[in-house]
Formats: sequence, structure tokens, C-alpha cells
Amino acid sequence: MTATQDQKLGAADIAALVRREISKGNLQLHDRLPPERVLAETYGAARGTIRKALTRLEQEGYVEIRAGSGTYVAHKPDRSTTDAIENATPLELMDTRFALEPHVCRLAVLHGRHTDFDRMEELCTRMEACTEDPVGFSEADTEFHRALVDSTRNGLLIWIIDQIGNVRSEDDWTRMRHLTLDAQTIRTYNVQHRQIMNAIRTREPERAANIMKEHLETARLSLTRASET
Amino acid sequence: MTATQDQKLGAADIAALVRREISKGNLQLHDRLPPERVLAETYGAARGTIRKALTRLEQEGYVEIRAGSGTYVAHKPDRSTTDAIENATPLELMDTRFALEPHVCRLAVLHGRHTDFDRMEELCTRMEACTEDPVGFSEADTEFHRALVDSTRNGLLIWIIDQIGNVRSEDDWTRMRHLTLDAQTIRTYNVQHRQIMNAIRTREPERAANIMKEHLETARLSLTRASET
DNA sequence: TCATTTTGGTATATTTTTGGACTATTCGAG
DNA sequence: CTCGAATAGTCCAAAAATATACCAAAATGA
Repeated sequence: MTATQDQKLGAADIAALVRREISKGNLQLHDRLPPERVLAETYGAARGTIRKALTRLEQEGYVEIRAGSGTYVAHKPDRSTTDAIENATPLELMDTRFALEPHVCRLAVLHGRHTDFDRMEELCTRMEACTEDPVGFSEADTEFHRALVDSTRNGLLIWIIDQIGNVRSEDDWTRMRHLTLDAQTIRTYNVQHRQIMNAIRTREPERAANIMKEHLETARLSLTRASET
Repeated sequence: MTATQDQKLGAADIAALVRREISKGNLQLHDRLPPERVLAETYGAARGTIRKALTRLEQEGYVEIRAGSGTYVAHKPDRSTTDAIENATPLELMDTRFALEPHVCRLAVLHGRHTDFDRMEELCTRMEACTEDPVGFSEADTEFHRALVDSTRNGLLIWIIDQIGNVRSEDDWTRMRHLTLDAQTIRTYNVQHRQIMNAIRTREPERAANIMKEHLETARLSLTRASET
């Protein structure tokens, strides 16, 4: 109806325009919007109008206004990607890992190279030095599984597991995980990691996959045990 | 965009620019950024401003600042959803399906309901009517595998396989696929689908998974046979 | 090996920018 | 006419950016 002219844009209109820019991705997270005074000129509106629009967007969570600093985009891109992964429950994650990682072991046997395995062994060593340090262990563990996928040379798999790993590294999920990481559990994990390494090095795909299954089963038990607490 | 003029770039703006360069891959892992003093001149800002931007990026994990040495990229370029999937080769896709779908069968046994299975049988029947119609068969086949995942009630898995399926439905990949779909192959697939259904209905997870593996192996053979043509 | 240069780290006084708040006025639709 | 919205202008305080100087660690080269 209106709005195609560069005249008479109300606060609601401007809010809508900015909202669309954000959803469309032209304005990304952490980006700073132009100052209110500039926006006022570019949209041909008074500063007060801009201010109303921005205040509204702030209440909606699209934007964060910091006095003296500027207005910043505060909206997580509404990608289905992040949605699907962030809303995933720990058990869903476990099931997905159960699907992926044993086969990843098989592929690692097929496509992995010595340098990959060397890196993984290095991480094993690092983990073994972390018997009393759940946080350090956890970081190395994530890197280990990441290195394992890397060795498959399969970009799709790498991307998928990368996505999963990114979420796993935040949230209460990690906190819960640390609770379950007593020294005994860590020792068990370390043994399993070594066994997986050996099986891959000796090119035994099925054995590697089976140990990985055991490994995940151990992890799942720790998880359910923790969630019952 | 906004304010692409050579005027007044704030710390947040500079941080955003560098962040994009890294995400885009123009700046790769372990690359060294120009010294702060140089960046200050090229961006037309004071060194303090540059420094603030870099400090921010360091906290976000995009770069690593080493005193006396320089600032280095510490972040891998984002592989966007579409990139990772669109650039995937047919063989990468196959390997990923090999990882996922057998386990999906197991989960279907655990979490699936009668209505899910009814829908899948319906799709089996539809496929069996398509012995001479590769396109119709292919559509039903995709729906079948989709219905199978749905029955796991695992949002994460559903999303992953959905993504993979979306690509599979386009491109030369599909064309290649249709070439391999002679009446004989379709008949083989139909038998396997029925067997999978039966195994799931009778709650035999391992048997279902194994038949799925056979099924995928058949598909892979068709694929490699086609690509040799 | 050692002196020089480069590079980031820190501090500070000053200026500019930016959002916040307030008010009087204008405009437009009901 | 009235009422709500938009406007235009002013002043304030917080935050940011500038400009400069000096330090310490790392890299470089003779």
C-alpha cells in the first residue's frame, strides 16, 4: 500500500524493516547498527521515531541498546540448523553419536593417514594426563573425537559432528557431563580410546567400531546415572 | 550495507569485518594478521580501537593474540549448511547414510509406533507399483526413508537426514540415480524394504540394521556401476 | 651471541560520539 | 475539535575513540 515512497515511515514500519534485515542476514549477530541520528536521516524520520522503533526491537530481543555505545544486533539467526541442534536433548545427541561414530571408526581405517593417527595419539596422551582434571579432559576428548572424524576426509560427516560438538561444548549438558567425570570414569575412557587407536592402526574396522560402541555405552550409562541424581 | 564509506569505523564495525573475513575463509587458520599499527592505518582508526576489536575477537575465539609476535587466526572458516551439503560427493553421502540409517532402524524398533509402520508399509506398496517408473519410485523411496527416521522420534536425526535428502532430490546425482534404476534393481529394493519392515515389526533391531546395510550396499554398487559408465 | 627492530601491552588525558531524557510544536485521522 | 503519533530541538552523562608515550616480549639479523 504505502511505504514504497521514501516518505512517512512510522515507528512500526521502521521496526519491521530492521527486523527483516536481521532475519535476512544482512545484519548479523554483534553487528552495530548506525547511530540513531544517522538512521533518522536514512529513513527520513525523526530521531524520536527511530528511538521508538529500536526500543520496540529491543523488547522483542532483536537488538540490544547500549547507552553511549550504540545499538547491536542480538538475534540468533533463526536457522533451522541451530534450532534443530540446540533443542536436541542429551539422549538424542547420544543416539546420534551412536549412529555416527562407530561407522566413523570404520571410515577412519579406510581413509586415515599416519599423521591423523599421530595427532590422535597425542590427544590420548593429553587425556591420560588429565585424570584429575575433568575440564581439561573434556576439551581433549572433544578434540579427539573431532580428529577422528577429520581422518575420514568426509566433509559432510565432519560438518555434522562439528555442529553437534559445538553445542555439546556449552550449556548445562557440559556441566552435567563434568559431574559424571570421576577419576575412575576417565581411566575407563582412556583405556577405550587407546583400544580404538590400536584397532584403527592395525586396520581392523569392525573391532574399532565395536570398541567405540562400548565407549558410547559407557558414556550413556554415566549420563543416565547423572540424570537420576 | 551500512556505512561502507571510509568514515568512522568503530571497534564493533572492525571486529565484524575481520570476523567475516575469517568466516568466509579469506583469512585462514594460523594466518597472521597485519600488525595493529598497520590495521589502524588501513581502517583509518586509532590503534586503541583496533586493539579493542581484536581483543573482542580473541574472546570470541576467532583470533589468538601473542605479545611481541602478532595476531593469528584461530578459527576455521564456517562451513555453512549449504556448503557442506552441496559440495558433498555422492560417495560422501553414501558413507554418511551408511553410518546413520542402520542405526536408525534400531531406533525405529525401540521408538516406532504402529501408525509409523503402517505409513511405511503404505509406501512399500506404492513403490511396488512403480517397477517401470523410476521417478515415481524414487519419490516414494525418499518418503520411505524419511518416514523411517520419523519413527525414531529423534529430532536431531530427522533434521540431519532431512538435510541430506534435500540435496539428493536435485542435481545430477538424481539423474545418475535414475539411470541405475532398471526394473530389476527396483524389484531388489522392494524386497529389501519389505524385509526391513518385517524386522522392525517383529522387533529385531540387529536384523533390521543388517538388512539396511545390505540395502545400502546394493545402492552403492548401483552407484559405482553407473559412475563407471 | 647480542644489539636492533618489530609487535603487542598498558596507561592517560582529551575529544567525539552516542543513547537517554525532556519539551514544545506540528501533523493527520477519527 | 481532539488525541495520539511524529517532529524538532536542546542538554546530559556514559561510552567510545583519539593521540601519545613508554614498556616488555618476541623476532630478526649481523
